[in-house]
Amino acid sequence: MGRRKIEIKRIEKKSTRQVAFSKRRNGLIEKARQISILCDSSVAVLVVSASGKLYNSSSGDNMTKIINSYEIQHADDLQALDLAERIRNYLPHKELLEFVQSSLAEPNVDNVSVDSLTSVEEQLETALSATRARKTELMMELLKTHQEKEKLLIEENRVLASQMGRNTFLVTEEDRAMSPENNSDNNPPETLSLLK
Amino acid sequence: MGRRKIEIKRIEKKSTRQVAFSKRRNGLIEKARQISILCDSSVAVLVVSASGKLYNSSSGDNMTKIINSYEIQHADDLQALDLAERIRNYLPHKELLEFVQSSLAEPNVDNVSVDSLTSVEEQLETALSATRARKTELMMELLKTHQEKEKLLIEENRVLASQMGRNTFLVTEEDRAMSPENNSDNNPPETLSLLK
DNA sequence: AACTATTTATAAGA
DNA sequence: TTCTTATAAATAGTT
Repeated sequence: MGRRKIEIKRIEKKSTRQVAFSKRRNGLIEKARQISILCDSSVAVLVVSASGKLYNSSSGDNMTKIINSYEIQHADDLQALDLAERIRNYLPHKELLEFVQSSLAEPNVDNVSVDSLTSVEEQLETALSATRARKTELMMELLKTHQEKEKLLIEENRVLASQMGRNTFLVTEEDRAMSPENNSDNNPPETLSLLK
Repeated sequence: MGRRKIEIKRIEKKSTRQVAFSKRRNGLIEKARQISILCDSSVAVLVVSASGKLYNSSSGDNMTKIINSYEIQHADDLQALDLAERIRNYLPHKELLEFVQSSLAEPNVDNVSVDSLTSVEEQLETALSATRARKTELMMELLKTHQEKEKLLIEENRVLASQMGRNTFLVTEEDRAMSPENNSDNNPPETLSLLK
């Protein structure tokens, strides 16, 4: 829908690609808004640029709810990530499981209620596990992000400190004599030591 | 873009609305595919119909990764919103719990196995909750530590930067002329900007 | 950021 | 649903 037809393949020229990205991103989000209004539905659009910048929109309902819908429908995928092992590691109560099994093995137990309860119990466990696994995953990622931020900050500090050292070296003896007073009201050495 | 122009508001006639939903949903997903290829990016589209059915597509990367990008960028929101509530929203299995309760309430169910199963189920749940709670506690603590460290580092950076500014002010004009080159190999501005 | 020649999406109808 | 087609809307290339 432009001056000429284009093939659907990576646009090589960077400036052209960026313009197309911006135009089409807006177009996509507008289309999402329209369908959500016209058809009484909820739509989420997430776009991650090549450089990692995230653009998102949600219409009809908030992003969290829409993403939750997705995660609910895909709870099985979360389990697939070797849930069995996680449960094994996680459960400190192997005895409980054994007790469940022996209870179920009891010969005189033979009615629908027990069967359905068993199935419910399994489902409950699965649901709990999936939720737990997902939560852990999120928190781990959060931690990772914080750790990376920290690394950057520490490196940044190092750089600033070394630059300060270099600059101090260039000032006169009088200036150097004054510097302790300058430091007194915002003591970086103490802060640094806290970070060990 | 049809035989006539339509207003962007809920389509009242159900059949028309459904046809539009289907067509526009396909259109939206196709647009998402195109932008991801053309502009070398990742796009996720989630559509939830009024009746709760979910349609989704991801291009350029898998859904989980794209959703993770979103959740990482909104990590702070997640924390603030009391994780507990998120989990409550997430759990699609409230019905299961209800089913358990109604099953148990059934009058003609009256044998030891069911009772013991009930007790086991409760114990399982309790054990899971306790472990989960403890784990969450630990991770929250870890996060808090990281956040505090970060705060200190940021303050530290601020102090160092302002001191550098002051010291730079004391050096000669020639030194000042050199400083851009000094920065070039360890660019703090970029690092700082990452921290927003 | 605009403009506009074209292409593409789609509303209505079958 | 699916196809057809007239028309609206999106957008590629240009300024």
